[in-house]
Amino acid sequence: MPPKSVLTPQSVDFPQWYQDVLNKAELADNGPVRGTMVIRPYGYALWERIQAEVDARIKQAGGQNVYLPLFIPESYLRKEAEHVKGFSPELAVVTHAGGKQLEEPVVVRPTSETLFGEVMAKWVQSYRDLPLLLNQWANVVRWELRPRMFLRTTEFLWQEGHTAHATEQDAASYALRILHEVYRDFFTQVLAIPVLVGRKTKKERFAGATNTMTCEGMMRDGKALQMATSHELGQTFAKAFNINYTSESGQVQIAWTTSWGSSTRMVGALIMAQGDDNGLRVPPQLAPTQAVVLLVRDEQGAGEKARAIADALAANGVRVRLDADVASSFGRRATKWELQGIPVRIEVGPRDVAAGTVTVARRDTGVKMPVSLDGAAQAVPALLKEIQEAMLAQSSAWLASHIADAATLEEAKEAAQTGFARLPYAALGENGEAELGLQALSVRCLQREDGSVPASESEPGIVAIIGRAY
RNA sequence: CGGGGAGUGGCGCAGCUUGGCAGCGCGCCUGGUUUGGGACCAGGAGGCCCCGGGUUCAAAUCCCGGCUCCCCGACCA
Repeated sequence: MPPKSVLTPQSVDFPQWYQDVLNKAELADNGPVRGTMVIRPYGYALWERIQAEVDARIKQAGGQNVYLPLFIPESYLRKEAEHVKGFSPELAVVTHAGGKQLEEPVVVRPTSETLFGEVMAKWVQSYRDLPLLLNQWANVVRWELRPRMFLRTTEFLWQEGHTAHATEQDAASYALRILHEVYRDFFTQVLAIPVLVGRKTKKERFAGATNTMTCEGMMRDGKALQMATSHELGQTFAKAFNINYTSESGQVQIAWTTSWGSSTRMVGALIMAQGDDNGLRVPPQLAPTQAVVLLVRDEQGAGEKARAIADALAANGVRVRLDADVASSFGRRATKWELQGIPVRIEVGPRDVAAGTVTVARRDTGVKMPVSLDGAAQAVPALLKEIQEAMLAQSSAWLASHIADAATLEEAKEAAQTGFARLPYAALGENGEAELGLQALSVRCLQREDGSVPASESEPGIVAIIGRAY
């Protein structure tokens, strides 16, 4: 471990620690326009890995990718009253183009329900066209009053899924399936971040939805982060855009739609849920580089050995990188890879060569150990698997130790200062949510006793998860 | 939009009170010595001091106006 930290320790100033990581791990810079962000190569590499994993799961669930335009006629947004009401304050509107004022202003998409509504109405004619399962990877713009890099930026990258179904039941079960099989699975299996799945209260619901479901993760400062959402849109958009189909019996029916999304915010979640005082910790399943072979000094054939190990690792399917830049000092390079959270570091120097070993360092625990030179390439895949499991186990234990049961609103407020409080929903009371708001607390989601997603807000015996949120 | 802070080499800052050669640390470039946890020595490059106006022999510094960014509160993935 370094003698002194390069970063502000988390315990001293968590937001500053976050800023330090962004800079030192070379993830992102501020853009010239307030709230915008320049994603640097390493930050983008993380995003590309996230995209690949999420995209594969969407395809597995039957989704097909499309691309719809950035610009939306302003009139489209007005077609759904709740929707436009919810988004109006943060719209970027183009009023001038081509050197003159536009007849009808055009909004830069804040989300694409309306455009998908228009398109689906065209594409859906018969019950045979349903379900229609679409997704797009795109940028969207929401004029944020208070931006934070990766967590809340004016422009961000995301995927938004939009589907149309013949029945309410089919729409509901698909929205739930996405929540579980795409999002929760990705968060736990790849990011090694356990999440609470649940239903949003009416107050926290997406503008225009009949039901919003969420994956809530806990960051290392005890605050909640909504990491993905899945919405049932009922027939509100279908009615507004005439997404109709002819049923098997020949009657014209209105479709039921859903939408669901996850964004570059997930990079922020990775940083804040897995990072430590030495920087980022990237789980092996996600890591663009899973192992770095670090040549200490090119003496006694260490350079050749290092290359041979890197080649052998690549042949074993490990995403590996060789750092033979001996013009830079060892400490500088070791610190760099540690800041970037590369899961495994294999140090090869003359001392190792003489002993017939290499030094293998785990980023998650910081433990270093000698491994025989010949066995190193074989041992790494198993080690990566072990690290992945250890990281999930660690974050799960941490989450569990930061959730407390509360019987009253007062108890919940107390418990939510350091983590999440579980309060019987019935004990929240009429003005409970408003009261929580005064202390910057909110109901993150509603769950059943067993942690599953309730079918409705009025289901008996459900609990409210209360916490501070980003 | 309310409250607070700041704009000076790439980054972080000092200088401003009391006007007088534009500085420091880090980074960068060259050469050398180094290298097992952010190495050292020597040399070097790099500036519209946020913008506009004013005062003055002289403005980074004083005055007036504007812009931008950051932090804290109300809305949000």
